[in-house]
Amino acid sequence: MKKSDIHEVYEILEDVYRNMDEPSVTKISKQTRRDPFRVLISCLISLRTKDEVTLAASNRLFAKADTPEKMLTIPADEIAKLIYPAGFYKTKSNTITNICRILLDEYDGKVPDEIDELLKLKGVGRKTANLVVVEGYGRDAICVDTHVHRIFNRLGYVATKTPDKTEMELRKHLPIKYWIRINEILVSYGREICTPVSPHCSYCRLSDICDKVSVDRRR
DNA sequence: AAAACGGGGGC
DNA sequence: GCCCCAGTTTT
Repeated sequence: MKKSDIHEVYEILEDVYRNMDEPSVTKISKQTRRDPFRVLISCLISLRTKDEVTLAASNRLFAKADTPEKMLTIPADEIAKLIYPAGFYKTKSNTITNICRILLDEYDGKVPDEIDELLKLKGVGRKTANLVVVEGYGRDAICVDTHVHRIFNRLGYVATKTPDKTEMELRKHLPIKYWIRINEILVSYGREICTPVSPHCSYCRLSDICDKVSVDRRR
């Protein structure tokens, strides 16, 4: 896939997304969108965890506390119990507590809206920082999670294994007006069509320009 | 028993 | 940039 094809690829994805009954991303993030704190915390929980499990764990936690102040009233080990099935509950609950402490002490209880500030928080990397900005604040950012990266990797748009490289390329070649939607579109596409294992290439509209079309295409 | 799940951090 | 790491659920 040539870099210049990015616009065409976007249009196809946009069209597919428009015709989905209920894009999975809306199910996942319905209450979370535009709430920077929820975006941040559920992202921390999502580490090495399936989306459905992350959603359930996040909701259990948010029912008890949906602000940094409230979160700090819950002992870390109780947070750990609430998010238990997500795995790494010990590490994650400590990370959550630590970050809430910093938010309260240094950021007036608010989640920063700048990538650079978010990255200063231990446990927050590029994916989380970008997601907070784009989902939490509705601002221009490109969030490259495994779904987004996997799709562009298969297309041949990027060769490296690192999502950071994908983000750089998208920032360079994808017009800014598309940045906000590219993540939600590709997350849905990645969950439903370009799945991690046995992707549904037979009805993927990108298969003609994809480097890694699997046998599913001929079924 | 082995694979799948997704991201941060250290080098 | 590449490699390592963590625990639970599903197959």
